[in-house]
Amino acid sequence: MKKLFLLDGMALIFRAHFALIRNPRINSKGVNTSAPMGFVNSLLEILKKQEPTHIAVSFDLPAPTFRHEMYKEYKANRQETPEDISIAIPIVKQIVDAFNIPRLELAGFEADDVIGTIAKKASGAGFQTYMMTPDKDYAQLVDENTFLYRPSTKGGIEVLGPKEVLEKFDLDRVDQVIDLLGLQGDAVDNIPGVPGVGPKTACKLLKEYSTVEGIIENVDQLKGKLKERVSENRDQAILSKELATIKLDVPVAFNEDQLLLKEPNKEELVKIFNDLEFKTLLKRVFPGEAPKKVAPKPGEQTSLFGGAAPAAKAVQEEVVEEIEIPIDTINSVAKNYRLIDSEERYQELVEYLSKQSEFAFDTETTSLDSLLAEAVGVSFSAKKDEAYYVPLTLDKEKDQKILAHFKDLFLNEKILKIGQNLKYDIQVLDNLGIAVKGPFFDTMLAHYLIEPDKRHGMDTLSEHYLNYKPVSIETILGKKGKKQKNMRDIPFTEVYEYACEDADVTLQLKYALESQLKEKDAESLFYDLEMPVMETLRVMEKEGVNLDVPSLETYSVTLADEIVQLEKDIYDLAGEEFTISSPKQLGIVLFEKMKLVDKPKKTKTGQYATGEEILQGLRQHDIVGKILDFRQLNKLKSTYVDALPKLIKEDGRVHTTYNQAVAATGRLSSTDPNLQNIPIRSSRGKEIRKAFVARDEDHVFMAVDYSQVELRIMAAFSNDQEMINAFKAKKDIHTATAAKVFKVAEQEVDSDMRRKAKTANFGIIYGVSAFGLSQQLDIPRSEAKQLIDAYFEEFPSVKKYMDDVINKAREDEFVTTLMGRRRYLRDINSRNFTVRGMAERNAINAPIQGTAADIIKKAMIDIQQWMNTQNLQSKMIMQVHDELIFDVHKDELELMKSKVKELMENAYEMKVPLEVEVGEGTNWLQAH
DNA sequence: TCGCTGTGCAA
DNA sequence: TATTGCACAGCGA
Repeated sequence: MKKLFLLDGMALIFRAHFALIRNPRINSKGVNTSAPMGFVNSLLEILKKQEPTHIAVSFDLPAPTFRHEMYKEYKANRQETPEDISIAIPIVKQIVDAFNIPRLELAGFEADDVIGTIAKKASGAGFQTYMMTPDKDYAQLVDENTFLYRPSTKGGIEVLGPKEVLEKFDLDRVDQVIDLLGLQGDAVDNIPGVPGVGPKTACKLLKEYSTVEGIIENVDQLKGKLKERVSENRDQAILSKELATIKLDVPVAFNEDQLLLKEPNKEELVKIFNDLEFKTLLKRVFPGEAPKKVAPKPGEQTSLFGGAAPAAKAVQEEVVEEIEIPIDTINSVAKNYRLIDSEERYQELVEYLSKQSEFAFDTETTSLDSLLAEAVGVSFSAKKDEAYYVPLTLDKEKDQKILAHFKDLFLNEKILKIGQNLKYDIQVLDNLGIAVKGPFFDTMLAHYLIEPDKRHGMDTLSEHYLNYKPVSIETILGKKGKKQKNMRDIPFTEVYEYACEDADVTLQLKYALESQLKEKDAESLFYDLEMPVMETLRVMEKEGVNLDVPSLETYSVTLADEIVQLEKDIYDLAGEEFTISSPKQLGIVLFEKMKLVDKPKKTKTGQYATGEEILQGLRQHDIVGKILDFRQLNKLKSTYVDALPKLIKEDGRVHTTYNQAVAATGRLSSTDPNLQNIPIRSSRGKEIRKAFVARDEDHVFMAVDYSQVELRIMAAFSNDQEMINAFKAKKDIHTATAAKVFKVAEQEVDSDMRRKAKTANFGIIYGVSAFGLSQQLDIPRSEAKQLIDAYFEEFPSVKKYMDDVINKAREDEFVTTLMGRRRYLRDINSRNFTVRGMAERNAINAPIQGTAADIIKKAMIDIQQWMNTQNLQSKMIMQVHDELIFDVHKDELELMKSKVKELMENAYEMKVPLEVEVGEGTNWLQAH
């Protein structure tokens, strides 16, 4: 006879803890071991007296379940889990693992759902199943092959079959247990039931009407208060019944072999029992095993879990085939997530990981800012469903000691390090003195190449590629806001499963994404461009840039004075005071009160449009000029002059963050602060550039920018000989263009012609229309059309290239850059004119903008590599799309100027030469 | 406090 | 009805 025991882990832990609450077991380290002790005792008793052939333990996961979705108050009155229990849970899990007993865990469901589902399947497969739990709700699951094995409060055991259940609850059928629970409710789970109806009344009603539904149908036959209560709470009764119903179709596979009772891992158990100081227990279970430290056996295993893992894997695969898994559920069975928190375990883990060709890792930290972040722990995974968490202490010295074990591992260039947003984790480890070395695989950046304009968050990727919704960070830290907890305040017992899961998921994502990279021919782009540039960016961010704060402070005062004066003038002219920077209020003042125009333009939300373009057309009114001035000054003051100094870190420098996975074209973006939109055009804006200065008197600012890189790329792509020749002859490209489209000699091109040609050149790159160009140049549409026609006539290859790109995009639904970066344009065949138009412009622009991005990334890698070999004091500190900025030591200036120029110009060879301009100065403005 | 809107800075 | 971004102030839920 096959005999299966299914244990409700969490319920047993709670019971064991509270059974000894007056007399808890505390070991010499001050740890309350009541729960682990009680659990182990129960387990041993079963193993000895009941002799099961199969066994498993199910645990609830912290994730909310479908019941919470049904009823948001579900378990809402639960007090916070006592800390002793939070600590006990991972310990008990370790014990279960050491016994080689599979753990059944499924996010979105509770242990009773998992146990119920397995029990029903086992019943059909000829098992005798015992569900061990103090929870009486399980009574609903009992049948001729399934029993409730219930440790009673008195210390004895109660075994309930169908007969016993009916007797105990005074019911006619077992399934009425659910109706009973639905009627009387459950204070513990905050299930309401019908107020005023207890077990007695419930039984009476069920005897008469069989089910909750039956009672509701016949509510008219009831009398007095009872009638009132039932009819008032009928919805609540139905809901309560639903909540009390244990789900029997959760997506877990029933795999007999996996549940087979196995020999425990004696070594591991001895170690754990020693840790917990279970001396008597140790003697009882392993007589002759003195309480001493046990050294791990070297070699042989490929996994820290020996043979247990393959079984788990088999189950996993079977799950996928057998059951359609809801996207919001986890299909995990018997995950092995372990705490690594002793000297021996560090060594054991390092030894194991050192033998792998790759591993995923993830750091848990106290801040989203990688330069300020302190690590609270590191998780690792080298195999699906297996992960390890190394908690740290936030004491830098101690943590460096702990991590010293892992240093060689992170430096080993034969092992691929996998992570999600690796730049961050590498920096966090760098803060602790560990300079992680490649090769790298960043799952976020891999997906960026696969689907550049989708989102690349780990949760999204997991749901899409693994059909699995990871536990959200909010589950641990709470919702964002003032009350959100910091990682530093969370005990590692609550973090480690989340952390392990992240490493596990990241590893699994790598498996999914690497084949996608291959399929999309993006492997070289990934390994040779994005991964190396990631490291370059990290170093640039860490380096930061020096700001002249006193000059900004002085300027802030100047601006403030001017702003106050402008405010006064504006209020005078308007005849009232209002908030000038509120477009809504400003619109009302200008267009309702002052009636500056008859038919003011409105925005899509019905407000008056007061943007720069609109106001420029109304400059004849005195107030408008003042408002434009006010806007400019306010903008500069709030966005730059006052904001930049606030972002200075302890080292006196500002450190931007480059985001490598935001711009769909392949460009970088920059935040906190955005260093890619520092003003330069207006004279007031130039003052801000002046505040970006070299690090000290021994250094100078050097700015090197590609000249007309996007136009050169278009010339090369279209193979337009006229344009290529113009570039080869080092002509001013806009003047050359003007000469052609206006059909005059180059010497006769005036500034207006050049301006129009320049705008046309930019427009071409963006996929311009006659309308757009007419707007941009403020000329009639007809003239804009003529300009475009002339352009295409003079540069027929450009026209042909644009048509070809769009046609190719219609076939492929994607476009490609020089280095193989794709952008998908699934709207390119849309019947919607507007939507399709957008896709067509992207088809023109993305390869050009993206190729420029590819080229400068390549240049950055080459430059960084060269600078490393030269051991230079100079640093590359910023990138602004087509420009690189360096803090150059004066001794190295000539070398840097010539070599950087050379490396940038030769980053990639095209039919058109690349040219760069080099500038130097004490500040960024001068360097141009 | 969050998210949206309008605005404006850069390549 | 021109490409790609980020950040600000105001404002309402």
